[in-house]
Amino acid sequence: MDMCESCQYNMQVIEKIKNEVPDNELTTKLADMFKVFGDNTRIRILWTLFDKEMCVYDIAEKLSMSQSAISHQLKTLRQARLIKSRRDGKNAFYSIDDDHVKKIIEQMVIHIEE
Amino acid sequence: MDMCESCQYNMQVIEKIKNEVPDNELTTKLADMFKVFGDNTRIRILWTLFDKEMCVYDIAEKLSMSQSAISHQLKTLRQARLIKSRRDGKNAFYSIDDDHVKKIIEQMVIHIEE
DNA sequence: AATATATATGAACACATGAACATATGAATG
DNA sequence: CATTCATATGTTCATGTGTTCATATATATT
Repeated sequence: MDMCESCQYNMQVIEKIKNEVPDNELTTKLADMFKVFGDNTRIRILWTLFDKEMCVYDIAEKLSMSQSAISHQLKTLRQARLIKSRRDGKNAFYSIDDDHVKKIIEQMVIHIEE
Repeated sequence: MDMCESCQYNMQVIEKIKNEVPDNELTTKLADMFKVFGDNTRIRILWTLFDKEMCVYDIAEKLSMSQSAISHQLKTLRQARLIKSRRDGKNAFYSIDDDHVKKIIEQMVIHIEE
């Protein structure tokens, strides 16, 4: 059976996932990255940014939260390199920085909904 | 282009992920599930169980941690339905309860390693 | 029944985390 | 350069989390 590009990637990773528990360095990185996704506000911000870039104020309004709370979470997401920002005059526009973000959330949605 | 089964799943989910931020119920469930993966010990336990079931004592020894710490984390993983347990005499054997667990971690490994 | 072994659980503690609030920074505009 | 608007940041506080320690439960063995 032919595999699409995405699944060929998976096969490479499955090789890595065999048998031995990897060193703490990788598992810690993994856990830390999962932690970034492990917050309702951050998930909602990422979802908001799936289809378009947005400025801080608009994200805050859309999610009915304070500008400060959103800004703090944007910082966390940016440090994890999940989103990137660009200044345009007074505004800072944020957008998804990584193609995998959607896939990661997708995979979890699939898990949840079964 | 033909898509494999896994990617057809993804397409269904992408439909869901369009435009609107979903209600808090789904995003909260998502965040809570990510939280379960967001701990180094739990990631290492899951990894340990990828290829075979194991009893509590052996997991603890393999990860060089106390039986109590492992048992507590096993409870968390079991409550999230990521693993299941079976008793055999004095031992409790744990194993992965969900096909998605590996895929979810795979996807994150892919993200980390790029 | 008494004991040994494997696992589970409850309480306590240290630490991490997220939001609110106040304030600072940066950019545009008068 | 003072003001305004948008965003960022530092601090504080309440809450959540993971481990340890002590103890309880469960099963097997004698």
